[in-house]
Amino acid sequence: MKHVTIKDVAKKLNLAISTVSRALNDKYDIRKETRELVLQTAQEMGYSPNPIARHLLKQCSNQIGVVIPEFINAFFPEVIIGIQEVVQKEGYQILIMQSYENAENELENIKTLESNMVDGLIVSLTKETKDVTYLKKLIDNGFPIVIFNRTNELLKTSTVLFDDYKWAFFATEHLILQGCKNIYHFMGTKNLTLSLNRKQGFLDAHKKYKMEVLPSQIIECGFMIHDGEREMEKLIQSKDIPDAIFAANDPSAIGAMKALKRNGYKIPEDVAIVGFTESKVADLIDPPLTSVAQPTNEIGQTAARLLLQQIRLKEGVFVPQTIVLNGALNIRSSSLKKI
Amino acid sequence: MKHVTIKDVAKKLNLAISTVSRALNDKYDIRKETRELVLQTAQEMGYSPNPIARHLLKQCSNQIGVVIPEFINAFFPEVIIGIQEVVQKEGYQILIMQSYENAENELENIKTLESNMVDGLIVSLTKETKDVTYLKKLIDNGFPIVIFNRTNELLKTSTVLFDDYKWAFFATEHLILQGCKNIYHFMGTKNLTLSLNRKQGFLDAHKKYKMEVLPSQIIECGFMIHDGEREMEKLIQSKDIPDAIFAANDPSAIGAMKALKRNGYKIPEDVAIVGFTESKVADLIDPPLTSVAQPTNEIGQTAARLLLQQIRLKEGVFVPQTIVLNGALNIRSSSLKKI
DNA sequence: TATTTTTCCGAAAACGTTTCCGAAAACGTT
DNA sequence: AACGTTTTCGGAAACGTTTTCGGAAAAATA
Repeated sequence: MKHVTIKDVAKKLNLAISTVSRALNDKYDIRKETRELVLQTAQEMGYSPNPIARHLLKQCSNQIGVVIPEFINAFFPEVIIGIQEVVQKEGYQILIMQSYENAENELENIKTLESNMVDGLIVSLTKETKDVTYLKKLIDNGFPIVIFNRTNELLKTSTVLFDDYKWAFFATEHLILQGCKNIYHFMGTKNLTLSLNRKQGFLDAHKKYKMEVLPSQIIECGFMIHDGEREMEKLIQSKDIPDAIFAANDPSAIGAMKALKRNGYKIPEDVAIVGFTESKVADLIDPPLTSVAQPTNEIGQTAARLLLQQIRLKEGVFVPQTIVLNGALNIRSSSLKKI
Repeated sequence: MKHVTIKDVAKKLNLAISTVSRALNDKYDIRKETRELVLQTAQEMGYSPNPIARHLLKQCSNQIGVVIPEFINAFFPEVIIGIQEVVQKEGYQILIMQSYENAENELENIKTLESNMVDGLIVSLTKETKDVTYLKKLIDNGFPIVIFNRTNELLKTSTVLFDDYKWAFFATEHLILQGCKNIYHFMGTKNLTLSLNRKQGFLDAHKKYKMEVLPSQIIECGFMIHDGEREMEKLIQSKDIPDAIFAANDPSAIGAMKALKRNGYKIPEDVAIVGFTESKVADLIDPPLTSVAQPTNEIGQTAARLLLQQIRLKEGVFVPQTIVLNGALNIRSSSLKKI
């Protein structure tokens, strides 16, 4: 199990360590024959370089850290696939840490990864994160960080976003055009920009059609199935039934559907439903869920590319970029009032 | 951004590096007052130890590698959550690599992680993996490795398994007791032990009820939605419609359901369906899918515990353990012929 | 032949730790 | 006072690389 080191190879060939290193790294200053010799014996002895030693010397780790709030909904795993596709090709590895939607864990994770000398971070904030001073400090110090989807206005760094406003607008408009008069919005937690944007889209769509929105139509909800289920159950108990729901994401929409079906309401006849952040499930459930599709894979790839770009330019001037990706509204039967 | 090192602290206090190190590590050989002093100034200067340097010296990285075939179905992410819950508490981090169900990638990933000095590996094999000599060599050399679910008989190391045979038997028996006479099995790829075990359960359940199984009743299928969809579509085209299907996992069952519904067949009236490896979706789709639930989180936790145990005992005698976890058959309407 | 240039290689430093070894000082015992 | 023991600290090696520097030998030039 003992690892063969460059030293072992050198000793075997009666060469200096530096010579072996040069041979392996294909540097100048080396005679062709010795290089061949070294390469061959290294191969035979099963030598493989020790990345840790190299990291120590180069002061970087060829690893990038990914900090995400959770791993349960399909969204983040899909983004990670995208990240990995880009990053792995370039010889980087990713360290993934979950924050479990908890701001303390998040801070802890970021610090751990930083002290582990990751070359950069890709982060999506917890729904509870309010204090971003540490992240801000890192960014101000020039540490490469890319944030996707869940961000905070204070963080001036490269960001990959989705046009939440636009697609929330379209989704709401779709419900209005279906003839819905009393649409409720299950919104995400308030301190995420995306929640505010989606709400604004909801509001502005109503404004376009001169429809008033009462405060009671907007319900702060979480992002999990049980959150949507809980809020819908509350509405049902208080006999306060809308004719449509625009949920901030698919799991909460699905939760609402579960509660409605359990209580004998028909979808979409009694209540039409539209979700957000298309998940694989949307197409499979009963009835199939109309939802805004986010390009999860592309989000990951873009974030990864931005990060690598930033890591590589090193001492140059860094200009934070914000890339807004496009989506689609997949209309299915959960929102089609008239067939 | 420059990291504060132990050297900086030493210089500031006019102490030797070794003294500072001792203070920080709370070793003997140090006077109380100097220790306090060092600790305080280190804190003030924002010192944090450099893990990379420590890894180089200690010849281990406090990281464990996780190699999984894919990330798309919910199963593996859920297992990873379990792994992380255990591992993170003990100060370890995980490096996750996907093999994309490709044996070459898998080997590459394992080598990368190994040369990266991970302290151990948690692996679930690709469905294509046939040659396990490299893994075997690692295991024989005493490198800590735990395998879960997808294994290979040649690998003598700690393993976390699910009793595939037993639950496939129960699942099939359930269909037989529903009165199904012509049950097809969408089995997983042949070189995975779990596929063979599930098939055997299927066969033995038939044997118990003195029912014959024709070779045509067993169809080799993949693990993804589109695999099940494709195979079912083939059956429909050739008018070869069973009265029930026992699929090797949920996604392939769901694929079969999609194809059946598209072609106007009723579930469970025309074809009853049972899946395997309960996913969140099972409860949400139409009709809700009867499925064998695997304790994904527990699988991950157990694997992690076994690995940490093996890592820690170091030079002691290592006895590979195989832990078989229990599951449950969640019966839902997709398999209930008579209501 | 003498001088310069080029080619090739070894020595050593560096990255940031930990730890072994030994030295100095403090202390206690005869 | 002489000696042994303990406490406290500094020096240096080690982990495995890469890279700079310098020097010897070979080759090219004068």
